[in-house]
Amino acid sequence: MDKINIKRLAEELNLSTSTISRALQDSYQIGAATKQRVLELAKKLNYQPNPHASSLGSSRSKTIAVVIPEVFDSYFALAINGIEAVAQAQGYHVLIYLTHERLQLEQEILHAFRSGRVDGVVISVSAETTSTAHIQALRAQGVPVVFFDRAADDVDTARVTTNDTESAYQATCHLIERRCTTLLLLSISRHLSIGRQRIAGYRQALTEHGLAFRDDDIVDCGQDPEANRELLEATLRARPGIDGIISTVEMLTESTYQACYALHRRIPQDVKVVSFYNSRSAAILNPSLTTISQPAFEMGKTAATLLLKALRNPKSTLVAENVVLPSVLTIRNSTASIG
Amino acid sequence: MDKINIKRLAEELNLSTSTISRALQDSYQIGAATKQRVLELAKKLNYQPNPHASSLGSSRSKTIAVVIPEVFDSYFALAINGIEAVAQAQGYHVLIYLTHERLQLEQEILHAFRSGRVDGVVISVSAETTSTAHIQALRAQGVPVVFFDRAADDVDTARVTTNDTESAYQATCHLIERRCTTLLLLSISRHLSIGRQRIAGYRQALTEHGLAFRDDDIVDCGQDPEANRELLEATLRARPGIDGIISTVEMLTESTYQACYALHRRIPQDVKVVSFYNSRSAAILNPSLTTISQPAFEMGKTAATLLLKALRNPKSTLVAENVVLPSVLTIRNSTASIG
DNA sequence: GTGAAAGCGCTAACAG
DNA sequence: CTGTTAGCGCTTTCAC
Repeated sequence: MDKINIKRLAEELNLSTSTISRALQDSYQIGAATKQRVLELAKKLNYQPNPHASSLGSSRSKTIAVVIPEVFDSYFALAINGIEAVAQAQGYHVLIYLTHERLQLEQEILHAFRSGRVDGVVISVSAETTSTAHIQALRAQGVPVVFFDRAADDVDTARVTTNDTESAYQATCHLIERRCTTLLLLSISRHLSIGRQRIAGYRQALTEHGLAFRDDDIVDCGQDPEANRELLEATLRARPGIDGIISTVEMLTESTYQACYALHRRIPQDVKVVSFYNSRSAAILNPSLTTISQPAFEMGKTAATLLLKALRNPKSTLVAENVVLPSVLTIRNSTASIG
Repeated sequence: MDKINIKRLAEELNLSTSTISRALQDSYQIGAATKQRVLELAKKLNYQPNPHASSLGSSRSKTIAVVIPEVFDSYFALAINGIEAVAQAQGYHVLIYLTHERLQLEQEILHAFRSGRVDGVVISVSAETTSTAHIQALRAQGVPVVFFDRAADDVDTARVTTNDTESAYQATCHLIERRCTTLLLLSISRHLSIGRQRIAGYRQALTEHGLAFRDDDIVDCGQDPEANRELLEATLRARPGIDGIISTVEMLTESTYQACYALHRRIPQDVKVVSFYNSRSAAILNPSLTTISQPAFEMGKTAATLLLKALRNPKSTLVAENVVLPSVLTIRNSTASIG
């Protein structure tokens, strides 16, 4: 029992390899009867086409890449599910790359994609990504790119985001309505579009309500939960007047709660907290957390769908198009009114 | 500026393509000077090797597959990080496949691997996986497989697990010490090795403490959080005597808490809860959760390391070998003594 | 409707 | 140390 390949099938059926190839691809040029025979034999012999050979021949890999900063956050975990779902349904394979929030790694990864390893890329850029030459270059090589969640403004391609400005605005308004007057915004990327938008929404809400926007109300957090907790503790200690916190990243929730616990700042009595948060655990936190939850799964699904559609029509340009899926503000106890 | 490939480099340098190929692979056969020239030109021309061609030629794809049930759980998210970290470091690529806990999908996915798409597989089997012919068959084709977390007993290959029996035993003992007498164990896979082990540990603890093991103290949960919550509510309502719950899956924690909330069963006063749980949010739950946390990242890392090592030595057999990394029981308020 | 044949770009004996 | 020469298995014009 030697290797069974297209040639073997051809011999067995007294057909040429090209006919087999076409039959397997369900080409219209092949007679139904022939197709039938080919498919049957293939099934019987347990034929598995060699993907590398077919990628080489066709210059299409049937593979897409997902480039994300991390998978700790439940946002990205959920998004992967969405992406994988549509890819699997359409016969595509999914390669995962983590940038660990580092621009250099992101550049290297995308640079390697110039080789044709993948047909397209779905990406959420790293917190460090300011320059976008690496993304532009990839697109220039004909590799379509779709952003999801964290997009780079200066790249004209499809992006799937949520209504970041508006959500941050709503969250801020909500806190203000609950009588907060000194609001901290926790950010991990001031320069990223998404970070700026959330800041913008926050700022707009403050302004509309006659509150001052202070630059040092924006806290620049990093990747390390411990360090972030310390930073927050220090900030809260230094500024006892703070009575509201908006966390723009799921990961910062734990540090925020821990900092409040440590300083005996009661949530929501002393400080109210709202966070961008996608895990189901929001409802069982202490206290239950008021969240802005993003449609993570849907966003992944949509991004992959856009990409695969572009891959189907070689001419489809995948131009600047922004699909905005709404996030949902769910009010829970972390922002409850006092009495 | 046409396509730059190995042939182009060869012409440019007046060398043969094989020399270029070897130089790029840093073969010992090539003179340092030549290597230098090749690498320089490659860099200058921005040469990117075609991975499909090289996979085809060498029958090695430099790609491994990660097959997991889902990515909702933070366990798998963390494990992916570990796997990706070592793969990236060693120049491997990572394909992700989700089985959605379905055996059939798992079979199809593994079946497709017979094509040589991947050099090896790291897998955590689905909850439905009873028969393992698909895994055996893949191994028979020479594709090494490493299990992590959820292994199939009857496949003789490397596996990376945690001390499931012992952890469940510890958790159960802990509850018994805190004066629980009627303990529920929430499971999602009674027949999976991992499920059985956790049950065994639970059972052993009960027995050693003179408590009866009742088969209907094992609650078989499914994938849907809502349904699980209802099931738990029904169970708790039907059996008011229950004073301890051991959840063997992170995902079940929320349902457990919600069920207790709904029935006004106070945790830990009325019911104590301990869960296998890997997210940092354990400490900020209401009440904070006593957890058994698995070294998820390390487990992923170890599994990938074993696999890649096997890929390096073609002869290395990757025999039945069980690397057991210990889980940690962290006691928090969900199992606090009353008074 | 089917076949012949020329690659796709790289690897890997085998020579020397 | 470098070159020659077959492929790897499939796709895809171009013929018939």
